[in-house]
Amino acid sequence: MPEGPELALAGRYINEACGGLVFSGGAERSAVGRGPEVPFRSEAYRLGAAARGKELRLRLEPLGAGSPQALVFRFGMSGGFRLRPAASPPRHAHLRFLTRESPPRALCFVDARRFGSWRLGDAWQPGRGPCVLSEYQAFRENVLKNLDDKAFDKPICEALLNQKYFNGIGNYLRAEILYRLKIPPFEKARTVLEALKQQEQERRKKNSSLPLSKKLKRDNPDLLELCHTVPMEVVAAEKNLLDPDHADNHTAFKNWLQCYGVPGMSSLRDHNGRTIWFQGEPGPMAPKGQKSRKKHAGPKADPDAPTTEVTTRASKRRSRRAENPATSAMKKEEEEEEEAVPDPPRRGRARARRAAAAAPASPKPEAPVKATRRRASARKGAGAAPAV
DNA sequence: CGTCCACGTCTAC
DNA sequence: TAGACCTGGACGG
Repeated sequence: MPEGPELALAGRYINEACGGLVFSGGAERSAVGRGPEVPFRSEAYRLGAAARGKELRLRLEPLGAGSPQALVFRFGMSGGFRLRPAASPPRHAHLRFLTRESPPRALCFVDARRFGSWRLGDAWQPGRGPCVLSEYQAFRENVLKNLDDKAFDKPICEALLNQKYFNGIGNYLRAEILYRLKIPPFEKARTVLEALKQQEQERRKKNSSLPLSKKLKRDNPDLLELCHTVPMEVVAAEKNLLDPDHADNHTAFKNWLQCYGVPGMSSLRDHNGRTIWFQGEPGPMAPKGQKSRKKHAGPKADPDAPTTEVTTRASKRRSRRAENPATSAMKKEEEEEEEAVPDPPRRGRARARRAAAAAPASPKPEAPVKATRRRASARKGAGAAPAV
């Protein structure tokens, strides 16, 4: 679950779970990890982490002599850290740091899809802006001082994924943030942000003549504030357990979502092919010729008797939550498909069909399948060794 | 069994 | 503005 909050939580997890541990040896890399070998070795060292947006920096600090080493990770779609017994590491562990404990444990960078990576050194990726979580003021100023950037010519929902300005915002956060203000996702970014800037200036004037007690309360948070507070909510909601993949966190997270993937909400593909979830009007810059779909309550989540007819209208998980009283959330139903325009320019449909994918059945999922190694047998499947 | 979908970047017609 | 890069879970036949 890697957007800003998950990176922040990973950093906290590492510091809390590993802060008191002593590590030893080198960093063991899997054959297929998307990152370089780590030129570091120490009989006794500590680990410390810090997150910034969608990056996480790990520092390896020798207790005795030796130079420290820093690494900067990106999680891609599926990356994360786990502290596990070294003898039974998770599948897809691509980098491991071993503790000096008697049965040793390993802090593992785990990443099933391998879109994540790491680099040597402590430099953040140039071009990524300040973190929406940990550098709120700098983040806000960076946006408001650069509204002439063509990045803000785009719809607000697309601008929100631009890590030069919104480092840490990802696909679920953009939906949740826009939903809180009911901003149409395809409203032009600059329009939204100029208005916000204007309000800010008016507010400043007034505030200067107000008692301090009135200044402090932000009762109508603007979009940029929500870019900070909404991800902070996720950090708070998932703070439980020192185990990133325990079920409670997942449940808390699903419960927390108000819009992203929630039954009754609408969705569209944006101009980059990413799904944006929203409620209400899509806004003026919405892609043409696309049907905005509404999510029905899924067949799962329906613990009814086998015989019953469907009727599973009501949204499941968000059963309670007295949200959106005003708007007619989901009224008649039936009017699902909700088209927008005919669709003569019916192109772009293609969802990238995997053509390649040689190796119909590679014996070792983790092995560098590389060349056209076709085997007609060897059904590997699960249970494989983690291949580190 | 198969198809579609996924919390993110990258680079190449 | 399409793919490419990957694995795996959900769901359908």
